[in-house]
Amino acid sequence: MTETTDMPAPEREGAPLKIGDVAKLAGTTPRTIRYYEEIGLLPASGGREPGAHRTYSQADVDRLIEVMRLRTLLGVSLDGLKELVEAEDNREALRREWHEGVPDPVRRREILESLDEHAERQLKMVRARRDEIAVLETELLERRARIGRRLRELEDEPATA
Amino acid sequence: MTETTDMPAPEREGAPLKIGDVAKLAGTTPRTIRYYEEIGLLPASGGREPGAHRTYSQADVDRLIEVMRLRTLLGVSLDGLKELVEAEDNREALRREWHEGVPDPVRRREILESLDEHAERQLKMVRARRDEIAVLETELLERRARIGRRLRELEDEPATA
DNA sequence: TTGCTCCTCACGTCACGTGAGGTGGC
DNA sequence: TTGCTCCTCACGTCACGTGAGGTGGC
Repeated sequence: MTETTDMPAPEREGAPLKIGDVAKLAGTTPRTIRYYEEIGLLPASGGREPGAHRTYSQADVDRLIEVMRLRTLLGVSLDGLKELVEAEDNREALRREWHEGVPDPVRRREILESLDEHAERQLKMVRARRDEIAVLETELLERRARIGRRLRELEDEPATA
Repeated sequence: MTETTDMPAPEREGAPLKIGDVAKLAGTTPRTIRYYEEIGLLPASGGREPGAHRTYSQADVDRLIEVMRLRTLLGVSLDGLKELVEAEDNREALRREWHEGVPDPVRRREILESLDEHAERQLKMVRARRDEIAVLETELLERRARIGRRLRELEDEPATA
């Protein structure tokens, strides 16, 4: 009864994923993934024969999830997302360069500062949203407080005048 | 130099607003307002001759702003918005009934409890969003903290080995 | 009278949804 | 071989944008 190794390939580590797997993991549809590829938001999985199946890695899934999360939480358009994706590409390139080991300390500092600016930009957008949400929450809480006071006033009224 | 009474009518209190005024006040376009009316999201300004101008009140503007805010901040579809709008209609009816003065204390309590439930439902949605945003913010803060540590490590390294 | 905004079609667009008809890998 | 998912058109839809051509109130 213990799960052995004969599970569908994509569930194992490192195996290439098909578009349906990616869609399920990212909570979207194959059509959306194809559309994102069509408009250049996602890279066309390289060197694909016409008609052949698209293949993806777990890293592709992570990127897609991240991009979709930014989209829904920050409410940006797909045009805006393209910029975010370019920034993410740039970020990954910097991270890769960093992990390959850069000897020059000047360059090391440059990489870190670029990464920091990227995080700061995203943080600003997130905080703007956070503040808008907070205002709405405060309004709703005040509304409930007023209603609560009214209810308590009712309690204190004589049952019938 | 003091502003007198000869300003455009809509700027004064209580004057009926035209669709362009409403659009400007709500930060949207006339087309959107017409579309919302078309699909029943906004009421057709009552008893309008075919071809005549639509007129709106400040209350209409407030409602539109509220609805659009919920839409963008909670990311609901227009179908979802219809439900929200119905709930808002219900809420306004209850508030009107309340302010007209209901003598029956049982009914008074019912009204307050309905209003409270309405606010609670909206609060739940708002908090779900708030939490998602908060997770994203935390991730970005941690990312910046890691980068900051790396930068400080760089400071402590010998300038050249 | 001149501008401006308004009106109603109606076609365009963005971000996908949804079959139609066919091929390809466990 | 049978299913299942995959593929590519291609048309449909939702939420508006954008003229086209015309009427109406300060």
